[in-house]
Amino acid sequence: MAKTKVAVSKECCSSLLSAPLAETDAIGLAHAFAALADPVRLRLLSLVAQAGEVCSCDLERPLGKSQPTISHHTKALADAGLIIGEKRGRWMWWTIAPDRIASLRAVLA
Amino acid sequence: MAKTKVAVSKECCSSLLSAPLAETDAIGLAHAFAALADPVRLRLLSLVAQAGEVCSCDLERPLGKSQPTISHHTKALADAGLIIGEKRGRWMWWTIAPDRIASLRAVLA
DNA sequence: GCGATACATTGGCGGTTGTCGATGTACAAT
DNA sequence: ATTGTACATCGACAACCGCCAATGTATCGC
Repeated sequence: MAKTKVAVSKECCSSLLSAPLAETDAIGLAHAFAALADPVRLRLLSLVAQAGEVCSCDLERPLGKSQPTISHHTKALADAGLIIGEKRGRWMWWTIAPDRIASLRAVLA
Repeated sequence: MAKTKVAVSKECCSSLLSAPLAETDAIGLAHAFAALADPVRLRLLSLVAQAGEVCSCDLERPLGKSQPTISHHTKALADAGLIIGEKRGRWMWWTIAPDRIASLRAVLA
């Protein structure tokens, strides 16, 4: 606990390469990139982006992982602000967070 | 071992969001993002980018880490292809690999 | 109510990672 | 040759991560 929400804070600095990076910002950015540092989460992100909107039950099959593992990865991506979840009935629907991804992309500018 | 060079292979797919991601590519990309998933390495990358060229000895002080730890992180970034090292005399000089960083940025497009 | 479904959480297991002290290697100056 | 410097490697430790079985929680249909 007490760690899951750190990465969601707004990234202050537009680019790594054009300005010195403060320790605090580095920690937040590291958490965000850590969310991308797993092949299952990258493919999950790709699947969600392709479909526009996907429920968790439709992720187990193509990713070849158990239901708790899928839940673990969706939570990691959601905590990092990369996907957004909305519960409708029994299903959890996931969409990508394009502005968040764009801000990460800007860091590599 | 036998893992350090995996991430250096050329990334095939331009964007995560516009095409389905194959497992093999996901593994390579995950390694690359893992190199960015550490606050010390992000600040190290920022320092190298700012200075254009830095030797390892000038990294210990601003990063506040021991010499073996700096060496560990420079190796991680170099293995991921994000920085390039050149030994001149006793010093190891580091520069960023802009095209490699650009290819990572393109994945988030 | 009851059972079934979709998802979250817990607990535990191996594997990985960040860190530093100690040690090794390469180079340069004297 | 000897000494000092810059960096790499090794060994060990604590912390973290991905994974799954088991269990818990919420929702729907009957």
